[in-house]
Amino acid sequence: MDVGELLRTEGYRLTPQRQMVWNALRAADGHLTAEQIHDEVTRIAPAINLASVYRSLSLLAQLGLVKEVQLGEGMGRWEVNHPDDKFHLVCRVCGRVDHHPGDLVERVRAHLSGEHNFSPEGIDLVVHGVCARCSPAQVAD
Amino acid sequence: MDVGELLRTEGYRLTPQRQMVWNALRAADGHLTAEQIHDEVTRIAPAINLASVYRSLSLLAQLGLVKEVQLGEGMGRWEVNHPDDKFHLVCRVCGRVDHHPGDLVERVRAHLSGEHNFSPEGIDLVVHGVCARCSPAQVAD
DNA sequence: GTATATGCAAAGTCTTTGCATCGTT
DNA sequence: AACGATGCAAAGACTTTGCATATAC
Repeated sequence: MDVGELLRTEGYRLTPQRQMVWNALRAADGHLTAEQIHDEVTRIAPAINLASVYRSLSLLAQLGLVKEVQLGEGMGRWEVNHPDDKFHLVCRVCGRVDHHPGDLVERVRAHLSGEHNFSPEGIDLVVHGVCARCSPAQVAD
Repeated sequence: MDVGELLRTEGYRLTPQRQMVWNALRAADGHLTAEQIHDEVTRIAPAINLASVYRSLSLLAQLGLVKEVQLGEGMGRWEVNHPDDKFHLVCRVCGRVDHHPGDLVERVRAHLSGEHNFSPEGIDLVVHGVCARCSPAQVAD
């Protein structure tokens, strides 16, 4: 995927800021707050303004390249918009966020369009709980 | 459910403000922003402070009576915490939010605890799309 | 060269908090 | 009387916006 080309096709410009926000998100494989993206980018390049990070994220979202996920109270995170809907497992103990690759989201989609006359466009499934490595049964490993 | 009794059991007091926040949420059957709850309460009673609404909601949430759901960007809503997990259908067109009563959430839970060593504690499933009454196929009703 | 994007700072929105006062037990 | 809760206003966190300058094309 060439971001620059896509941007230009839509009449936008490829700036270093946009490139770096995009790169940071891809490198991290998701789950970053706007602030974390800003830190990550600034760690590499001289300086980039937080406002520009927000603007870049909005634009990339509008182009369908990234999306924001609400993992809970004050947990707005940004990630690369993978075509195959995954869902999120948020561990209450270690705070880790994992993508779950199953077909659950697909099944939800099928269930809804089939029976209920609701046309699903976006499905957000967030599960809070305790992950395997933080679960008591696993402590003795 | 007697809120007053539960509050007192836990060492808190039943104040008119708390009572009215609780009543407003029950009457609306959910999906209210803090501001909407405030408006609703103030419409009936002389005056209640927004800060008190937030404090009441936090307390009720702590007691497990209500919970906050993130329906998307800037859409934090409060609702009565029903024991049976429902999920939310948010219509992009009319903005209506419906509870979906199916067993999908239960199935997600079973799926996760069975196969994946992740102990789910809370499952938030939010579906954005177009509801039956806003769907093109239904316009000719 | 020109229109777009950035940086900076200010404003906006939503939520929380400190503190004096009020009300319940 | 004592402790907790409220109201008010100020502060906080996060995000957006106006405007002058810089830059991609």
